[in-house]
This record gives sequence, structure tokens and C-alpha cells, in this order.
Amino acid sequence: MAHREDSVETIQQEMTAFARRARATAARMHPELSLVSYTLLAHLDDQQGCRATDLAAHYFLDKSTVSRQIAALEKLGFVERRVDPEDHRVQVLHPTEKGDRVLANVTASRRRAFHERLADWDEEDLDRFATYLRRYNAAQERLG
Amino acid sequence: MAHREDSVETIQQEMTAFARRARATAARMHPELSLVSYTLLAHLDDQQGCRATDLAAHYFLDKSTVSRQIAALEKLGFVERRVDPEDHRVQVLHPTEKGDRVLANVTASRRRAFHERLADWDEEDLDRFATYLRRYNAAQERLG
DNA sequence: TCTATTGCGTTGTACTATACAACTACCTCT
DNA sequence: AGAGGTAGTTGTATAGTACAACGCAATAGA
Repeated sequence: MAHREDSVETIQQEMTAFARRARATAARMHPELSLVSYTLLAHLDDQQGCRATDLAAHYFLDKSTVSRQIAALEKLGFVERRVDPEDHRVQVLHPTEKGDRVLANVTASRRRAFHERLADWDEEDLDRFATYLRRYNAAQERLG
Repeated sequence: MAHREDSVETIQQEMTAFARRARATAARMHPELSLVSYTLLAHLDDQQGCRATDLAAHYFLDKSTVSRQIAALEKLGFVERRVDPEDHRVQVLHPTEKGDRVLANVTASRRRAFHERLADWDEEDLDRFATYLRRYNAAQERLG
């Protein structure tokens, strides 16, 4: 009973602490691509291109936010727009070659940072932690 | 080997997804107190009052940021300043009664949300997850 | 004791991320 | 053809943040 309460309390505190720090840490370590830009660019890469609207829906962002983020990424030469010939309202977004390079660098660097943080964890703990996080995020998505 | 990689990749993805969403979720659920205000106010409550400089150091925030956050909390009537009679440069910050009430409400509501998300977890998983999060955050702090 | 340095906090300025609302351009259905 | 919906942009506003310049108080050194 008390134990359950305590664990939830700790989870809350640690998740909160992490959330508070995350953006600033990411910005410090990867100045060339903010956490949000990184996520969007990675999604484009992953999906082999998609629409701004899809990004907005997937990340619960306003379309205006996505529009500006994409405009910034385009200005940096990391993303290009291809107007859909079937529907001229639609722009399919793709990473450019330069965007791919930067994305690969940041991904590698993020991966290094995570590996470093988790260096002394054994495989079983890593696996469990990954599973817990996935489960937690799924629950949060489900419950809003 | 591959397994280790996969787990780290998942942890990275899920932590990133969580970080991206956290502030907006918090703001939606607790409009009266942002994630940062909440954290600062909770710290004051916890420490039985402290200085702006201490908050800045503890949360790796610029002193100007803290100054403005505190000003906002004061304007809302959630925090009061008591000039240290020993050192007139120093203001010791305390939650007001109203601040305590709001803090208690938000804390309770956050706690409910976490309990809801974690409702179907058994005690052992909760305990492990809490431990992992603590370990992860400690490593991140240690490694910058 | 006078001065120089340090520490605490505020204010000016700038930037990023974000939302909401109004708008344009385009598409689809009747 | 007109109505209504969809994709994306732009205007406006807000929050959170940092950095730099400042003012005031305290303290250490000559």
C-alpha cells in the first residue's frame, strides 16, 4: 500500500525532473537541431516523407507550429517540399541530403549520450526499463 | 549485443517522446500552475523557503528566469518574499497560504493522473520503474 | 577606513516554441 | 456552379528561457 504510493511518487518526481530538463539538455548537446526539429526531421526520414498535417496530428502540434518548424528546417536546407501533383494543396516533405547528414550526426550523438548514461546497466535492466517506458507512454497516450 | 542496442534505442525514443509532450500535457491538465512554476513552488514548500539563487542552482536555470518566475508567482499571490535581516541582498521565498492551497490541489491532481496511468501495474513493476528512473536521472546529472 | 571585488536580484533584449484565429488556395460533392 | 471541407501560411499573443548590463549590499584587502 504505502509502497505502491511511494513508487508512484518517485515516478512522478523523476519524470517531472526529466521533462523539465530535457529540452535544455538537448539544446546544449545538439545546437544544430532542437528536440522538436530533430523529431520532425527523423519522422520524415522514417516515413520516407509525409505532410505537415500528418506531423501535426502525430505529435499533437498545431499546424501553424509545424508550418513554422518546417519553414525553419527548409531555410536551413534540411527539408524540401514536393507539391503533390494529384492534389495541389498538399506538400510532401522530405529530408534533403544535407538534412539526412545532419540527422545522422545528431542521431549518432544522441545515441552515444544515451549509451554513455546507460553504460553500466546490464542487459536485463535495459530491457525492462525500455518496456516500462513504452508501457508508460502508451498509457499516457491512451488517457490523454 | 543487438539486444542492448535495441533497448537503448527504445529508451531514447520513449524518453524523447515523453519530453516533447510533457509540458503541454501538464499545461493542459493544470492551467493554474505550469510545470516550472509547480516545481519551484513545490521546492519552496519542501525546503521551508529558500533563495532565488538556490532555485536557479538546483534547477540549472538562469537567475533572471527564476526572478521572473517568482515575480509571476508573487503576482498570483502564491509566493511571498522575506528580506533576510542578516543580509539585505537576500530574499527568502515562501509559499503563501494561497500558494500552499494551489500547490496541494495541483499535487493531488498530478498524483491522481499518475496513479491512473499506472493503475494496472503491479507493485514490483512500479518499484523497478521508479528505481530505473532514479538511476537514469542520476546518471544524466552526473554526465551533464 | 576606504576601496575593490563578489554575491543577489532585476531589467532590457532577444529568441524559440507554442496556440488560436483569420486567411488563401485548392479540392470534392451535390 | 456553389457549398463546404482540407492544406498550409500568416498575424498575434503568450510562456519560458538565456545573456548582458545594471544597482545595491556585503565583505575582504590595503
